[in-house]
Amino acid sequence: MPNSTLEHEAFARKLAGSGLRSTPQREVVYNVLMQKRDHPTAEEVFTRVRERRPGISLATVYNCLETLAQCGLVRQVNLEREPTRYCPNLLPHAHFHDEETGAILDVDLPASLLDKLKVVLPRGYEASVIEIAFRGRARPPLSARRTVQSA
Amino acid sequence: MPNSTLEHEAFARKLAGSGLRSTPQREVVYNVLMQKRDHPTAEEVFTRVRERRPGISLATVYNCLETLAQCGLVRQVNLEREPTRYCPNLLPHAHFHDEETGAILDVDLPASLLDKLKVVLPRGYEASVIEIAFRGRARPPLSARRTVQSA
DNA sequence: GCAGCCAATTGGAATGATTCCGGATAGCAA
DNA sequence: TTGCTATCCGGAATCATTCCAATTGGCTGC
Repeated sequence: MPNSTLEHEAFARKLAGSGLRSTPQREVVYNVLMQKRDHPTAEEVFTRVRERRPGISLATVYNCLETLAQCGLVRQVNLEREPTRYCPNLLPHAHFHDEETGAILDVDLPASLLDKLKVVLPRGYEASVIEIAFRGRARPPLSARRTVQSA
Repeated sequence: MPNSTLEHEAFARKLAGSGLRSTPQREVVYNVLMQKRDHPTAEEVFTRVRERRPGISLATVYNCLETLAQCGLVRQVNLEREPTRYCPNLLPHAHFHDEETGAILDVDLPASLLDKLKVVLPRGYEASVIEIAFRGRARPPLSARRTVQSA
């Protein structure tokens, strides 16, 4: 099962790789992100985490998210001027931002496309990160709709 | 000469096209952006504009920038969590963000590449805007360097 | 040319996401 | 245990940006 939640062990190892500790708070924050991968904001993560760990503070949630981003377990997603969102999908992907609903969709990027992208950079410019965001409307085909149409 | 500053006339016409007026403040803000196309922040635009128009307020600069973005004369550029920057380059292009210097470089995007990008979207998703940002280091080849190397 | 009207401008206050700070805790090491 | 450092915490501070209410400016029709 790809992209499944890391075991405690693997989680701790990943953090240790950056000289960081695994803590209950960090683990809960990570699990919350993995459970509902809808690109929540820090505030949203906070309310979800509090259900499992009522004592946790917002500052800690920010710290944990920052820490997880540092060691590469999650990705920060900045769209427009909106609050930062968090994404545990580590595969190379772009984001589609639905202007109507605000929903964010991960869009897989083939390696071939990434290669073509790097080529547009002038000589001497080397990118360690490429961020791609689409903005527009989603008009899913009928076959993909789950909602019942009014008769 | 492509991309040259618009004449008052053309400037006013472009604004009028969105039902907006040309005002001295808007014109100065626009001219400042055209004169030094280094992706300044609103605050930077403010200090530059004040040299020509000491009375202008920061609120007005924000308003003007917003207005110019609305009618398509400039583009807002959001990188990471930094303050919004403004760019009068209307051709389709990406941005390269130098991690060391903070400098931002416009990178032209061939239409063919944009076509390939749109293809990665699932059926029913239509993007009106595609934003691409590279982050990394610039290591210009010697032949392109202007600074004198120490002997 | 003048009254009326709406857009634009302005300074200052408010907002809101995020960071900072100083002290309390907790887990590991000796 | 004692100490040491990383982590956590609540609250204050930051800072880009937006909001607001009041003024100004520029047309439109008379």
